[in-house]
Amino acid sequence: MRLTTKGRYAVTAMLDLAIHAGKGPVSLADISERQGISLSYLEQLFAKLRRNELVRSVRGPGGGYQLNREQRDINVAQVIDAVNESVDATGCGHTGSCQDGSICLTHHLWCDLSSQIHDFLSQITLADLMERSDVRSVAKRQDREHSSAFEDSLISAKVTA
Amino acid sequence: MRLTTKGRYAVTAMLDLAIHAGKGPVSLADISERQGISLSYLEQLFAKLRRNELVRSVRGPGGGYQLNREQRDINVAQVIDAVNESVDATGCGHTGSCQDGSICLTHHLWCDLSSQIHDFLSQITLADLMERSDVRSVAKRQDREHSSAFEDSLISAKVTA
DNA sequence: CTAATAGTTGACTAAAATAGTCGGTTATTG
DNA sequence: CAATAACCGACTATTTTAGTCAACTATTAG
Ligand code: FES
Ligand code: FES
Repeated sequence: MRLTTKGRYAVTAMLDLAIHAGKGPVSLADISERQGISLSYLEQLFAKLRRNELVRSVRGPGGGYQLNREQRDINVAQVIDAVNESVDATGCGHTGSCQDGSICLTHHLWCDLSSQIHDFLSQITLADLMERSDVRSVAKRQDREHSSAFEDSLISAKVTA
Repeated sequence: MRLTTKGRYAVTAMLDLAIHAGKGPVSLADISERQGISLSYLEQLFAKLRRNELVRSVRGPGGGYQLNREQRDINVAQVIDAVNESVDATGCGHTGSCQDGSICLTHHLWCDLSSQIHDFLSQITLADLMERSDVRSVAKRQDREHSSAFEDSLISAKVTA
C-alpha cells in the first residue's frame, strides 16, 4: 500500500476545484499557485482524474477543469484510486499468493486493513470536506495570500486598457 | 505513509515467532525457510525489533529469538512502527507544515486517517492473530511443508548417534 | 579447547517508485 | 491571428525498497 504526496496532491487539488467551482472552470495554473504543486505534475494527475471521469476539461482561454459529478458523489477513496491505482495493503492484490503461489500467514490481516481504510475514505465526500471549519479557514488563507496576484492581473488589465 | 513488504515481513515473522514459541528460541534461518523471507533481510528487521524491545535474542548454537513480552501485549501497530518508523499518512509528520511552513488544505483529513489506521492496528495483538482459523491453517501447511527438513535433522541426529 | 552455530554490524547495490521536468501539439476564444 | 490552457510522451533526479556480502562476536556441544 502506498499513500504518498501523489494521492495527497490529487485530493488537495480536487478539493481546491470544489472550493473554487461556480465561477467557471479552474485552471491548473491557479491550483498550482494556490496549493504549491508543480504545474507539470498536476497535468499528469489530472490526466488520470479525467480518464476516471472525476473531472471534465474546457480548453482554450478561460478554460480549465470542473468536477464531473456532484460534490456529494465524489469521495476521497475514488480520487486516490484514480491516481494511485488502489489503496491495497496486501502484497498479493487480494489473490492470496504472495508466498510462491500460496497464501501467506498474514494475508487476511492485510485484507481486513485494506477494507478498513477503504471504508473510511469512501465515506468522506468532497462536500463533507468543504463543510469542515479547518478546511474553510485554510482555503480562506490561501485565497488571501494569492489575491495579490489576482489584483495584479486586474491592474495590468487596466494599464493595457 | 508506507506499508510495504518491510512491515508485512516484520508482522509475519513476529507471528511465526509467536506460533513456534515454547520450544526454545527460534532461529532466523527457520523463519526464513518457513516464511520465504531472505535471511539477511530478516537480520536487518530483527535488529530494529530488538532495539524496540519487542524481541530478545539468544546467541550461539540452539539460539535464536523470543518474544520479549506476552503475546497479548504486542500489537501489530508496534511491530510496523518498529521497522517502518511510523504509520503516518500526513506529509508533514503531524506538524501541519507541508505547504511551505503552513498547514495544507487536507492536513486534518490525513491526521484522521492516520489515527484510524493506528487504532485499528493497535487493537490487534499477536494473541488475537494466533486464534484466527485462517492463520492456524496456513501455519499448519507451512509446518507440513518444512517438516522434511525437520525430519532430516532427526534422521541425521539418529545416524550420528 | 575448539568447532559449529547463530546473532550483530556496517557497507554496499540493483531495481523500483516517486516526484518531478521539458518540449511540443491541439483546441478554443477574444 | 495570437494568447491561453489543456494534452501528450519521453526523459530524469532522488529516494526507498529489498536485498547482498563480509566480517565479527558470543555461546555451547562435544
Ligand atoms: S498478502 Fe495476500 S498472500 Fe500474502
Ligand atoms: S499533511 Fe500536514 S500540513 Fe499538509
